[in-house]
Amino acid sequence: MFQIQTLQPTYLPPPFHHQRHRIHAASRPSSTTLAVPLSTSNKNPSIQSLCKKGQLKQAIYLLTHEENPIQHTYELLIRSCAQQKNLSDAFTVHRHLIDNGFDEDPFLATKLIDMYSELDSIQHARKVFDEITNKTIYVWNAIFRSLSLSGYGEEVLSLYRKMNRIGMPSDRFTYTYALKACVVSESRISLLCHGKEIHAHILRHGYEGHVHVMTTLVDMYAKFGCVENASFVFSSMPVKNLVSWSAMIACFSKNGRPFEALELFREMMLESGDMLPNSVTMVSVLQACAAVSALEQGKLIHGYILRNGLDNILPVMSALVTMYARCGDLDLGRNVFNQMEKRDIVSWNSLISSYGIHGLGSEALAVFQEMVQQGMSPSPISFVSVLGACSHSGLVDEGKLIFDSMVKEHGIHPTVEHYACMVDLLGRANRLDEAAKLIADMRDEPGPKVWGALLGSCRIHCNVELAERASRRLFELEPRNAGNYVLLADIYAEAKMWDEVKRVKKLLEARGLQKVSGCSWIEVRRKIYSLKSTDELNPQIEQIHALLVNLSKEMMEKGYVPQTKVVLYDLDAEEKQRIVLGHSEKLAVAFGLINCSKGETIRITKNLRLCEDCHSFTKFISKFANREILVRDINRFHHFKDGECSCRDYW
DNA sequence: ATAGGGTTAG
Repeated sequence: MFQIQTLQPTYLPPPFHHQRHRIHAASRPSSTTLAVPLSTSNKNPSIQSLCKKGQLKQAIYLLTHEENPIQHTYELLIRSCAQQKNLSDAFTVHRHLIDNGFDEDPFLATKLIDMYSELDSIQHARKVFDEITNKTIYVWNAIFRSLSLSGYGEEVLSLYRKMNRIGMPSDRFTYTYALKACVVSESRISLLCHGKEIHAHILRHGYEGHVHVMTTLVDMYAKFGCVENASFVFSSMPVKNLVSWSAMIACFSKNGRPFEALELFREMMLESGDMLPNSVTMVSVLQACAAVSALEQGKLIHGYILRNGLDNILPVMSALVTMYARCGDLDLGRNVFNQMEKRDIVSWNSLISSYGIHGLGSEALAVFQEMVQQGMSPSPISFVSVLGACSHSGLVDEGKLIFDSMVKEHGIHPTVEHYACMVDLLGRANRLDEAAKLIADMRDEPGPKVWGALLGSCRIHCNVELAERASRRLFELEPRNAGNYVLLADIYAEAKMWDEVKRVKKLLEARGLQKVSGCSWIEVRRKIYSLKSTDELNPQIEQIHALLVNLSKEMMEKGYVPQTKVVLYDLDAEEKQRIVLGHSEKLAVAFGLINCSKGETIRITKNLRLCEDCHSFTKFISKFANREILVRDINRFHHFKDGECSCRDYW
């Protein structure tokens, strides 16, 4: 897997004109240095100044005429080669250094390792490391750093074990690099157990108070999704700084726990007045606001960003665009995008997917075209965004054209994720056979995302046969994802195959899994209220239920028919009606009607896909109560107005 | 003697 290559002969520098004796730097007679004091002091500054000016070739020319190059000269040249990204010059300097007896200089070895690493030539870095006998801790750490940056996590860990075996003590840097190595590995096996082992070493050697080491540890657990471990380490830290807090906030944000991210941010602002959040902190906080649709909180953060001059930082601005769009305010997101002085691919992708989740497929396509016209090369994520947008708006032919253009026009090979988008696009449009054929024709192994997209489409169009095929694969690939079992049970329930429903439910129980319960939430005056169908905590719950019962009665007179096929129990019609009326989204609608002022759009977010009954119920309400209602489900937005929904019943 | 580290957008 990891191979060390020797120097490529084509890159080898030509032989030197003046072959010199190999003299060890330390054993060089001092008289030699004294004999040419002028030449040394004249030439060294000039090599130095040439390096500074970026005139590497001239500097190397001077080097070949240099009588007594010193360590510092090589240091400057090495740095210059790295900056100029010039590998063949790097070889020249390296060779020269060896010929002058500096090949056992550990200081220069670390510099060489760093240089080769920056030149994307990890094999040569490794060769320097292997060949130096005097491996100081700096040399070890340098190769760890380089290997980690190139993604060779396992190689780092194997060297780390070797280092421990030979009794070379680690220092604080070793620990941070070794921890990083656990999360950068390209192989699919989890190196979490190694991370835990290093955690133990850190404690054993008394680094539990070291803020850098401990923050890296928090981040290591965060990257593995071990939120509890990360949180435990974080709270055990005697000293925390802004980076530690930011790492923990990012941990909550990235692992689907946005409320805790926001809570920790609040705590940070309260506890430590001297710590001012920076752009990195802001990005994680904005993601959390986006996840929970905390529009008002997001606006406050936006204000902070403007006041503190963070509004020229691209990651912050892209996160703002996404935050506004995901909080339901596409226009504010567009404004932020328009005001950006510079845009990178991520900014464009943010805008494209913003249009996508609002169901504005043609607009997303237009932005994509505009971006390409401006000379910006689309990234793989651009295609995920634009294909997703096509999917939500049913733009099947447009999506297929884009998919074909990936390789043909942009040289980007579709990944499993892109196939998942296409399966979703075709499947939603009830072209399930085409979707199945696309999967069959895939060169890579279709992963859970692809089969999941197919199963989701089978749910929409109630295709039992294909659903069974998809779920069989899914149960193998991700046996612990409860959502797949529920989808299959839904499909059986709709087909009234009650025995099969029972069988799937038993399977779910046998594996110790639970259906994710529906939850909806709504922001009222900067506070977020979440509602669950089983929730008796809301003080207004009786008022809410009463309102819903009345509304449904009145609406049924006007033609609303409860869609009870989503209920997974074989119950009588009335019981089923009672169950669907308790869905969390309807509770949130009622809560919004009670607590939001007239004319204000009611904005609701929920953790699952909108069920058909809630969809038709909310359409009715929007007309009946003359209210605009904006609902974000797990996939997209539904904008209800005058009895219609922006998704045109295609979701 | 010298040198090096942790959090970030779709």
